[in-house]
Amino acid sequence: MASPPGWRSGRPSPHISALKDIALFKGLSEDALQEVLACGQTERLAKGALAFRQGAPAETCHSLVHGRVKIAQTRPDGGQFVIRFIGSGEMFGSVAALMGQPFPADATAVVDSIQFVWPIHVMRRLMMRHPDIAIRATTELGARVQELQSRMAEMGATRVEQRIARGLVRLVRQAGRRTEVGIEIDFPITRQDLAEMTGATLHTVSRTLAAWEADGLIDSSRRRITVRRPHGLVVIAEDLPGARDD
Amino acid sequence: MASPPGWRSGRPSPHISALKDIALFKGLSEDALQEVLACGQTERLAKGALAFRQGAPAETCHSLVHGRVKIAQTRPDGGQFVIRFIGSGEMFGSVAALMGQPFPADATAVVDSIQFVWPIHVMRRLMMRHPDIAIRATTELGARVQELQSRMAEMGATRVEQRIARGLVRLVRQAGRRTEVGIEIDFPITRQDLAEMTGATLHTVSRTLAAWEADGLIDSSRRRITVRRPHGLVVIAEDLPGARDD
DNA sequence: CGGGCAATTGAAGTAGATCAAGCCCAGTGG
DNA sequence: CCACTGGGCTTGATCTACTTCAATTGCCCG
Repeated sequence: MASPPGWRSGRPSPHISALKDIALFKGLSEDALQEVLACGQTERLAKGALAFRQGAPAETCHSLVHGRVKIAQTRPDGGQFVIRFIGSGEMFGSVAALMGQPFPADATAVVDSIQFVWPIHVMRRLMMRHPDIAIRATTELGARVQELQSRMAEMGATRVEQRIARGLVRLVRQAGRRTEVGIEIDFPITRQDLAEMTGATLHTVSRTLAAWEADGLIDSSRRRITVRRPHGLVVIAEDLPGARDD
Repeated sequence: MASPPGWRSGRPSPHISALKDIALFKGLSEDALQEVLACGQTERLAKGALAFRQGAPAETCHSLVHGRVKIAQTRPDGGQFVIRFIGSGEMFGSVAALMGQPFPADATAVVDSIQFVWPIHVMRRLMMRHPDIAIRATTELGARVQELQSRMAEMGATRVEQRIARGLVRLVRQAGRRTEVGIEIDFPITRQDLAEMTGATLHTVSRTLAAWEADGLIDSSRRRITVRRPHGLVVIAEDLPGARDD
């Protein structure tokens, strides 16, 4: 079961600094970091490439060094559901790996990306030796649980326009980039994606965005969304009483 | 910050065996169990009583010794959302406590219950000393994350009848009790509860259950549901092609 | 420059919410 | 013991937000 370096194709790791951005490894000793680094690989992910596929056995932990990755589940009825988008420094695929279960979703690069990949057993060994990593992991996972719970509560009850607004607000927080006119989602996203995040149809999303654009709330073009008045979006998302101008 | 035994009103703990049913403590030494036991309290929860209230600071971990507890969130718009039902041996409130955040939901006993409560710092100390507890915790949380993710994927896309079916199936697995005619949910549950689990209205749930009852799929009366043909329910839940008779 | 993916937009259909009564049954207390 | 009360449940009628179906347009990349 020993996995020597080179267990997977790809160039050796560039530098330890990439690992330091991962929350889970904050405050870890140089030695331990070196251990992860030595067992893992940096890999290029061309736009559209899959880091892993739904249903495949999960034997690896992944962390995004650069780029953007979409985690999406295919439902039995064939529909897709976008679980989340991964930004740099975030880990993905680790829950399944830790649980010894197959990946529950596809991970697709939406832009050219770079990921760092290492075998799960290194993670396990590390946790056994350094309790604070395991504890940090519980914190990370706890945050995920809470986020999912509140997201689920939303899903159940709110009307579609609100769900889309919330989805967009979440994207702005996670991947917003300041521009002259407002805040732009810093990666290409289709209306289809937005629909699959919120459980709406492509058509409804298109109409909704069009309406918001007419109101001057957002700018959008093919695969590009810029929020001009974030607060106005929040007003819709939270169903606040306020009038629809900032 | 030290919390001596007796930090909370209630009788002292009855026996160590109650703790052994908790997954998190499986395989823990007698000493460690004794430590938790010494710092905690067993408490009665009369039907309708709250174990904790949404928004209150979470300084305690809870585990249900006996009974049934409903975890429900009140949304800003006033609506309620039922996150889950707790059965005996399950922990609740621990994620918030571990994260140092307020409880995200109310915990209400739906029948007369007994809970075991202990301060969060004991949990923290235990994790620091026994990495395998922390690791077990990551496994528990990982399972929660996966369950929530798939539940969320459902919420987004399926039609209401399917969501209700899935909710019921989940309840059957978790709280089903064999009877002559089928499997009964072993605690009183209202249509309102079911509606708040699935994001439907009371009315739709009522109509749906009535239809299922007419089909001989279930029996129901006030606060009581018995599933006669679980498989038929699964067929609806998964939208399988099969005809609607077992 | 043309093929295909992304987006728009109209029209029609429908699942489920909402509104509105009324009923049934389990306690409660006189 | 019986009337009363109120929570849980049912059931009909209407309304509408969203989906579905069906074209059509426009943009970008090869």
